[in-house]
Amino acid sequence: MIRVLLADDQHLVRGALAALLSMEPDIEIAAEVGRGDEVVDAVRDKDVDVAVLDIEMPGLDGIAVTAILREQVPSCRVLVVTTFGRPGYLRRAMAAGASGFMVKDSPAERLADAIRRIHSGLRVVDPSLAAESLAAGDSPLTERERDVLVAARDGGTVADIARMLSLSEGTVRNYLSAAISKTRARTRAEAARIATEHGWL
Amino acid sequence: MIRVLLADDQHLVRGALAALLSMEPDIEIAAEVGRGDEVVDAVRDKDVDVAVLDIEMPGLDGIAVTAILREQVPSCRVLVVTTFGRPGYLRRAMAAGASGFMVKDSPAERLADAIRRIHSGLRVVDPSLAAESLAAGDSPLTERERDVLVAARDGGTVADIARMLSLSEGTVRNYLSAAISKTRARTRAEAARIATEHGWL
DNA sequence: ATCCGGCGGTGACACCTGTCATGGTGGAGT
DNA sequence: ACTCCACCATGACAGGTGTCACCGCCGGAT
Repeated sequence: MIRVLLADDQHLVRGALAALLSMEPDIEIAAEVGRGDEVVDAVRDKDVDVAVLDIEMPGLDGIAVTAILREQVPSCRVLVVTTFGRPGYLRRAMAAGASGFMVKDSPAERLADAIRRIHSGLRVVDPSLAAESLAAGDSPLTERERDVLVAARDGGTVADIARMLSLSEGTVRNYLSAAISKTRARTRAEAARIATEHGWL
Repeated sequence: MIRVLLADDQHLVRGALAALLSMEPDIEIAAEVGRGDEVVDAVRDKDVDVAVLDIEMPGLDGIAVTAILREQVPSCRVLVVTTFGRPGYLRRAMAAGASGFMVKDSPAERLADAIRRIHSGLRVVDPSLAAESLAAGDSPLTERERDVLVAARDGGTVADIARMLSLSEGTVRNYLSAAISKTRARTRAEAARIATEHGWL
């Protein structure tokens, strides 16, 4: 029996995935959690073989959880399942040590299959997404440029961002300018949108 | 047997919900679709009792589908199940004729129950969300203000928006100013964010 | 008949933004 | 040591943005 943990903040989706997987004879739901920071303890307590993690979660995001899990419980393999097929997500998930990456609009039958492959030591990656990830390339943004874009995402003014990051307004404008240029956008809002869509934030 | 249709653009989630519901003895999955514009035909063909609709879907959004369904197949009741608990979504869904409204992080056990209640003619609404919906009030935006905010969402300049809507730049600035004022924001980006969070777009 | 509100527009003004030049610091690599 | 680059900052400038006053048109309500 493959012992699986499900981590997804949407209770209904989590329960539905549990129902889907419980129909497989060789898979057993060992644990279900709704927050990223509950995963590691649950994996240890329940002796989990494969952890199925969403990325968008309260507490800790799935990628951070993956990194911690690889370090502290290396026997447990990780499958990241996410709503958004952002190229950067795939890259970061694999870099953090995930064994597989799926988007939520892939066929339902494939989930159990992916879990079996991962459990047997293989890697599972959505092929079309892998191609897109290679084409899109890595994030061109520096850490600070990323910070500024994140702070700009919810629509504050330069002064707000400067206060938020304890920077001078001129510096913020410079970082924004650099980020706009690197994303080939024309406004900060467009830059934030493009960076988000690429999974760079 | 209650004949149910599932409409959700995420294949994996749709399949998982089907698995969840197929465990209920009195519920039968009559159809599954991944696009809004496939719902009405499927409901007619498969003689569906209750349609479970996501809001965010390609083709037609769930609220528009609800309205069409009420008009063309009044015997079929509608349960809207969505990721985002936007107050405006609830209001618009109910106005369009939905019998129920659930967010995807409510407990999984409640879904089958909601379907049964709806099938027996009752209405099902998340209580906490209903309160929030009343508190938030209806959208204060006029149709044009809404259009301009939608066009402004992806970060274009005033000139872009004006071109997109065939308006003068001055007019666009006036609508933006009105929208910013009504949403109590300070920039167009903030206004777009606030309006989106309220489900006004 | 009158009023009201949404729609579309013009023009002006203060202010914010995006860009560029320029400068300094400190860490990483050769 | 030297180069390179990320980081932080200042100042200046053109152009974009948000606000306001004011205009007309139209359709619906009183």
